[in-house]
Amino acid sequence: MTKKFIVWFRNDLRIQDNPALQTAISHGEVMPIYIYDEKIHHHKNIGGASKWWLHHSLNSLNKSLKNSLNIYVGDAQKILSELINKHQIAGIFWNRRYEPLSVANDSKIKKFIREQNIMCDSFNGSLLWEPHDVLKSDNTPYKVFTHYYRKGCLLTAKAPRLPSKTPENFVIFHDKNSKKIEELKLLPTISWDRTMQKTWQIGEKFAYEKMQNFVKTALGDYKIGRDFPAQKKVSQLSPHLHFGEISPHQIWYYAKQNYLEKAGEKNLDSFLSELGWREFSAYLLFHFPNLPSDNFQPRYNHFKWQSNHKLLTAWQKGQTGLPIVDAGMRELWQTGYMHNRVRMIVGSFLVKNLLIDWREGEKWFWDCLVDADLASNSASWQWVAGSGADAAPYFRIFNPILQGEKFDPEGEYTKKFVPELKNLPAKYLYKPFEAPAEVLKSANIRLGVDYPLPIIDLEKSRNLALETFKSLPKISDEDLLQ
DNA sequence: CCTGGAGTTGTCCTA
DNA sequence: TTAGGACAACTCCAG
Repeated sequence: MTKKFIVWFRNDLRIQDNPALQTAISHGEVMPIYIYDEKIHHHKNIGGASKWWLHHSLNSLNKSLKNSLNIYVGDAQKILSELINKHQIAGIFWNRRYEPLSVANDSKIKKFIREQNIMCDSFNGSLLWEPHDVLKSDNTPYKVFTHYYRKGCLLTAKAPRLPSKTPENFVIFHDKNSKKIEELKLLPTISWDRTMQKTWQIGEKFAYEKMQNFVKTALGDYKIGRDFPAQKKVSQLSPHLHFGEISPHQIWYYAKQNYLEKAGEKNLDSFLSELGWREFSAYLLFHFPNLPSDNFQPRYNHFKWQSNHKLLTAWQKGQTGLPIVDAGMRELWQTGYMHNRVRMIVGSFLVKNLLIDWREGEKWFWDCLVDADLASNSASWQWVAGSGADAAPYFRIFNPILQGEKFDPEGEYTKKFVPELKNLPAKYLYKPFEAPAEVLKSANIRLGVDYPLPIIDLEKSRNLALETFKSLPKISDEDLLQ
């Protein structure tokens, strides 16, 4: 009788380039499982948009596994322990996670399993460089991206492993007592997901095709083009990467091998360094576990954030009266995604114009984004706020009018999500409040009725932010106490 | 231990 | 019209 080996799927919902699966196949019969545990998942419940994605991603994986993905709900250690006894499991394999609580939980489980003389091994499935492998010569972690990436990763560390071969046919064990994906109740009860449905094709196969298509049609103009939200020049691979429908290794080598060099190396390098930023975020969270909750730079603990519910709601719903901001927030709400350039604009607006705590932004994104990722989300919000590692300086405050004019000059992106402004000429698109009455009239816009007046005075709020940031103590009390 | 160069994505003012 | 400097100074990191 062949022995059974569990592959515990987590954020690696794919068959290709999956080291844990590959290992199980080489040992014997494969029992693929997914355990849904709301309590410990990613340190907090996953957001609504992520649940929606997870549902479809699990369905896709299940299909690749001949409808034999075994689903369980509850505490992982308890479930694994029951499965070991019930099905005479000879070994358990998984690909590693890097969030601090997941690391702790996984090592506890690994120890527990090995104590019963069951084989248990973990692998690297989701990072090009594992956080514990990249350190400065004094064995402490990097805090500046360029040094981390250029020196730590590219120069000093080993090159990322090559993607593994696609597994051949293998024997799968299905537990008839496992649950159905539907029983996880990940889909919304009211159907807010119609636009999302139209926007995304979920699963390993589509992720791979999207990557191929991106490299072919967009990578050659990535460095400049990625800043224009109306152009399809970003990869949009982030949700696929988060759930592990594709590995960064696959992307890294595919892009390098298939990039046509007519525009020089700069487009390729620019794209690869975005993968580098994903790595850097995971790295920071690994070494600084409080990143999601605490300011990376403690002097920001003295910042007096405004708690204004009305302003926060206007921002969340895309009703700020600043068209590029509203377009971004509505894109997020409708599609579960927002273009990177616009993420910076809305982030800067929340933190530096509304003076609202970056954690509020982090929370909202967490719930709305299909690519919500603990590391990337908290690292990026801290970056925008200026409180993070290697962050934007406090005086870098995006002007939503200029940003709109510069990066969406025709208004194609903005008008798609703010259709009430579709007849407004480009000259006033990003400042309808400055448009003459007759212009507004012929565009069919009554300000304050069809589209809101700005919820804040840009210049005044900018100056207030500059003063507030300037007044932060140079060295925090916490530092002095240490 | 000391030194010096450098640090994702901007805006505004001035000459 | 456009280009360059100020915005602040600090910390990080390599040599």
